[in-house]
Amino acid sequence: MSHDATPKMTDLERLRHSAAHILATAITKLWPEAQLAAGPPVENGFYYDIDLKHRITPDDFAKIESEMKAVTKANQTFERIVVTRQEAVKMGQAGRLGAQQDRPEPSRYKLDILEGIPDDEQITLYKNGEFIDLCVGPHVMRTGNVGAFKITHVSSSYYKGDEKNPQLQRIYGTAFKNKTEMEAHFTLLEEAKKRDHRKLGKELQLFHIDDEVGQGLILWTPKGAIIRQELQNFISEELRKQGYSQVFTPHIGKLGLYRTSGHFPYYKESQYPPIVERETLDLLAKEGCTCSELTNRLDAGEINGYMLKPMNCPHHIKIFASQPHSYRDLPVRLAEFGTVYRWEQSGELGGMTRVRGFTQDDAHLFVTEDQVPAEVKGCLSLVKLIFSKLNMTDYRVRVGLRDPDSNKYTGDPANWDKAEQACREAAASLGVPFSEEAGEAAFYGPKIDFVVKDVIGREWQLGTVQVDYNLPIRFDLNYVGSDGKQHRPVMIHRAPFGSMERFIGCLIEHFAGAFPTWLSPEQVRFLPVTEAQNEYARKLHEQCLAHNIRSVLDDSREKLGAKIRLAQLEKVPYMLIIGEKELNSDHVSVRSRKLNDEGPKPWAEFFTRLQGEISNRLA
RNA sequence: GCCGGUUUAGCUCAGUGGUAGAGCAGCGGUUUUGUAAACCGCUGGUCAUCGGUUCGAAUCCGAUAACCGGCUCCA
Repeated sequence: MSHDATPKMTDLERLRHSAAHILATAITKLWPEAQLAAGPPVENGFYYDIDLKHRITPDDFAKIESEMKAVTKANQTFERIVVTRQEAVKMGQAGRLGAQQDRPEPSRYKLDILEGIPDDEQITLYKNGEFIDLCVGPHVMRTGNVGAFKITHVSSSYYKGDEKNPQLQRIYGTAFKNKTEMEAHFTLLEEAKKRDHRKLGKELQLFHIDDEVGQGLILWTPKGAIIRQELQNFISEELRKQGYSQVFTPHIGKLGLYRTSGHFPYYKESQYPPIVERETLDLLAKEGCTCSELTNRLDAGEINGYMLKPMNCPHHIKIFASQPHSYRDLPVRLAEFGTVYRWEQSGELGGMTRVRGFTQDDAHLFVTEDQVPAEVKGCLSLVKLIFSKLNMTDYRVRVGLRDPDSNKYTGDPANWDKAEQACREAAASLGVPFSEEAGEAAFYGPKIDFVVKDVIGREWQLGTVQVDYNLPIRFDLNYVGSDGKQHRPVMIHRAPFGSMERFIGCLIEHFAGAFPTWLSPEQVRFLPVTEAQNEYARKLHEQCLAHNIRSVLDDSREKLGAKIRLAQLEKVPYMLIIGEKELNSDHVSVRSRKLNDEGPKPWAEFFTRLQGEISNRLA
């Protein structure tokens, strides 16, 4: 029995998938020897993976596009052809799949894809002009239905996403019903790029990355540091309310600690190599250890040293384990803004969202088995509270479960089942949509992640809550139960922001650099109209400083328009203009970043409003 | 790490083999100014780094680094 497996697609996806075929048609006209792999629609367009000796560069785009233009102009029909497996294989061997005609080389990727199609599924080809491709569809009726398209960029990819497979060229494009819609899309992209945290971070002097310090290592400049500090204050207040205890731990720990936790050697690839003591090195030198031996022995973990900590849990566990616990003590909640270091691949680093050193707003909860559901819920509602305080509503919740086909997970399957169920129920209790995704769990337990998109549509995991039955076993953690016997606690790892770096990177884009007053590096700026008002403005400015309001006095000799422009560009929430009239009436003219000219207000009234806005952390 | 692109003043960017440019910022002066840019002048560069081709290189070639877009990875 065979059944039609045509996937569901939106109209736009269908159009873009067809555009991918038009691209493939153009490519095979220009380079008949090209071997095609796959060409699906994606979020903002489509791509086609091809294997081709000629390196496609942006210089080729115009040529490809004009060839595509010819295809849409010819208004060819997309013809769906059902074939038997034998017929398809025969065509593949003749090089006819993903091609304009028979070729000396077989269509090797198409043949491979064919093998992956289940026996009971229909095999379909799509034909436009002379171009035939193995494809489930669906497509638009005619090539002319693709009204506007553009090749946007080219990059590399691995066949089926596996590093061991051949490297292909991935040609990206976008397509729309018509030109107007495509133009609107590009305008939107331009606008989004203005909010890029890397651009704004530089313009607003929020952070700096310096080659001489190192890739992926963030230097927080004074203005960025204020935002980070304010967020830390905010979260610390919430933690105190919710019964957390603050701890501090060092940035390094002995290699053996990570052997116990299982992070070494499991994650050694993504860690900085150990810091080895001078005496150890001297000893190795006396033994005649060569550099390559040293590397091997470091890799094998035979040489002891100190690791820059890749996570905070082992340190926190040692605090928990430093004294005996009764069930009456639990939950124990240990919180720290802990800085960790991870050796990320150089090609993956970028801005503040993917870095090599970052500070997690971390905490570890040591709880009894019974407390797991309630504590997970508590953690989730904290994350939700923090997100809503910052008006970040555009996130999705992902419940990461184990991949049934993988054996990378540690621990008892029965515990996994319980933990996964607890995560599911907790996520459901949030009252926001969530998706369950197999294979997204941590190796030690399932987790619930809060995921947001950046300005160019990439997803980043921010807040996370993870249930862990594994580390308590590895570290032999215990508490005394009401029965007087030793019991194993369960650990919950959680970080509402994820990391300060990534979170603030996303926050910069979320607010487009215009932070709410409580977070703004500069909250209010006084703009005297002439020098005659400088003294009065200074008095008010100093009153603000005395009340912990971040105020600046612009007593430069610029004209008011110039002062306003500067303050506006620097995204200061409140500009207070003081001229002759204001000076004589104890008023300030308020110009807010949001509403522009709000007119004159009595100083005392505005000051109260400002204080309220800050202390209530209004967004 | 892999593929492709990029790198010129603090910032944004011109400059396709013949003596390094503009605007903004900075500094000095003049202007006392009412809701997004007053005027004049000055300073500022080993053209990412290293090597090569050439009579001559920002420009052509090679290596390295960083950045950008993907891929892979992501505790």
